[in-house]
Amino acid sequence: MLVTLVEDALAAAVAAGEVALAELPDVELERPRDPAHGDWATNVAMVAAKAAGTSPRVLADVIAARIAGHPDVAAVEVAGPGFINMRLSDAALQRLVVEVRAQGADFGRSDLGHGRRVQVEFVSANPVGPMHVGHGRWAALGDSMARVLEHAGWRVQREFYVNDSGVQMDIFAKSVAARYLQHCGREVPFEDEWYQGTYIAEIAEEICQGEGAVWSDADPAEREAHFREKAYAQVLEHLRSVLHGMGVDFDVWFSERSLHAPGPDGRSEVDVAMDRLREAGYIYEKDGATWFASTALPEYGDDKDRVLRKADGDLTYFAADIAYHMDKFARGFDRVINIWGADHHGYVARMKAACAALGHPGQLDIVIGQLVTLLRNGEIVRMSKRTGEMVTFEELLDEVGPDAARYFFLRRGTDQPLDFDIGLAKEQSSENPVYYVQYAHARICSILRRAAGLPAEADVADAAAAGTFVPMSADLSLLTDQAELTLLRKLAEFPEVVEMAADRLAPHKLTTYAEDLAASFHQFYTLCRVVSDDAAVTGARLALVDASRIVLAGVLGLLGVGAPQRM
RNA sequence: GCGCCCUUAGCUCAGCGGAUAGAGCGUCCGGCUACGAACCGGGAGGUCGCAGGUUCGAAUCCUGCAGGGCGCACCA
Repeated sequence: MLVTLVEDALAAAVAAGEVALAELPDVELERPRDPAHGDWATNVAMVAAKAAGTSPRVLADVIAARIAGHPDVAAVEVAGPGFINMRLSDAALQRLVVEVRAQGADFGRSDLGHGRRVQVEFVSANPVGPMHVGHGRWAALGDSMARVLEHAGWRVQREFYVNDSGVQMDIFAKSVAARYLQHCGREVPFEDEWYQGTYIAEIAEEICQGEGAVWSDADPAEREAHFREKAYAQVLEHLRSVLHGMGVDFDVWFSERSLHAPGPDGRSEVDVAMDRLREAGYIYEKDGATWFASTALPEYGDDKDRVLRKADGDLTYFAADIAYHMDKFARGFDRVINIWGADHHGYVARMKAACAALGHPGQLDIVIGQLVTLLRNGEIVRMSKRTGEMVTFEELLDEVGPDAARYFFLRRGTDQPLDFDIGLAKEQSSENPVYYVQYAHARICSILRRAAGLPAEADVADAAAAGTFVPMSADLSLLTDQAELTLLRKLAEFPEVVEMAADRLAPHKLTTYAEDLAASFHQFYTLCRVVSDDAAVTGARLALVDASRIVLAGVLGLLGVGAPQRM
């Protein structure tokens, strides 16, 4: 609204002949870092001064003169090299309380996505063992990203790609079968390259308990096949339950095998995908292998062509991946987002090139998350699924809890490597920023409970939704204290923060905001007595407190972190 | 050797074209006879890795260099 206000002012000045401009520039507003510079500032005058044949300051004065006097604007001033600084009127800020409380959990929603469909694929850990700590980061990131995109008007699907075919499944099966035989008292060798983790033996033991030793004399191939499926199902269920335990649930668990399975016409999706690429002219044969001409799409930057079918006739993982992405787009998504660890960044170029070759240029976004280094008391914990020396994500969740884990993972940008010190996370759990934010929410609920005379175990959110306390009719013009206005300004930022987080696929913007908002609330609380003898002021402040509760719960919800009403 | 990412306070990190660069932790000094002190206020602490360039203006964009992480298979 302020944007159009500035645009109109400039247009009016041009129409009145005060400014000579053939073309009106785009007006952009920004929030000055220094609050002394107002709530909003625009640099149009500096941008357009040259074209207008005047100085930035003069142009700024002309525009400012036409903005002054608008009811939502309390002050306009020209500053520095030609910034136009605007301060919102108290009335404009106070209105926000009504808006937030009327919209409730919908406050901050936008239509950025226009209802388009987006798929977010993340975690996709191999179903041959427990997740490592990095998977926890992708889980938190992907789920929060999905929540943010939903809030920004996208229709989102969460997907987990299950790599349930290929060599690692064979090794997995052999490993479990061998442990099973050992458990049954047989002397069998255990190869170095098999999975060494103790969980393998645990799975074997569990199968033994369920089915006894009947498989110990079975045909080795049959035994392996049986154990592969049995153990695979168990691991997959385990992954699902650990993820569910941190509030991450997938809509689709997509099996890689389905890509290789022949369809009604006898052809698999991989076959079909390769046909599509061949028809489009991106496939050739060389040295007995089948290649994808990745370098024929130089705009994606892959430096060499890629083998899809090896000389020995086997398909590469990349071939399955292409079929997988073809399948995604066939399911009607306008946009597909993959979250990959930095150790896979070398695949980005070829995957994007392949999607373009399939006829979906620019519809694939790949978010590369830098890796998590796990430390224990300052010492690096090496993680290897093969040797089994690892701290699993599940163990981490048990130690620090889902809220702190999620918050910690989301607190920094995805292109920032993350050091996670288990000892520190445990020790500092009471000073973890997540508690700072949650405490603000609990404190709010406590105030509201007390003001409304609700029992300690009452659900404040439900009571507020039912409208049984904190009437909407408060006289908000009484909110004039600096701390109150600062808190109002912070509440007003929420929709912008959501949009930016969605636009940049950067949920960590929300943690920064959540801490700012909590700080503004705590300051307000310290300086302004909420429940007092003055009924009118009490009413206005309770309304502000309730609006703060809604927004705080909103950010925490987008982060997937709980908003406790008491701690 | 090539490619991607990173380098901001003692530590961990925000800021990603704007005006005096911020937060948390740590450190020093203060604040509960009222709604939750898991809180609040204040101090100390920075040539934004280095060098050029682009422009009204650069921590932010471009180039080069240095340091660190991760990749560079007819592996999965």
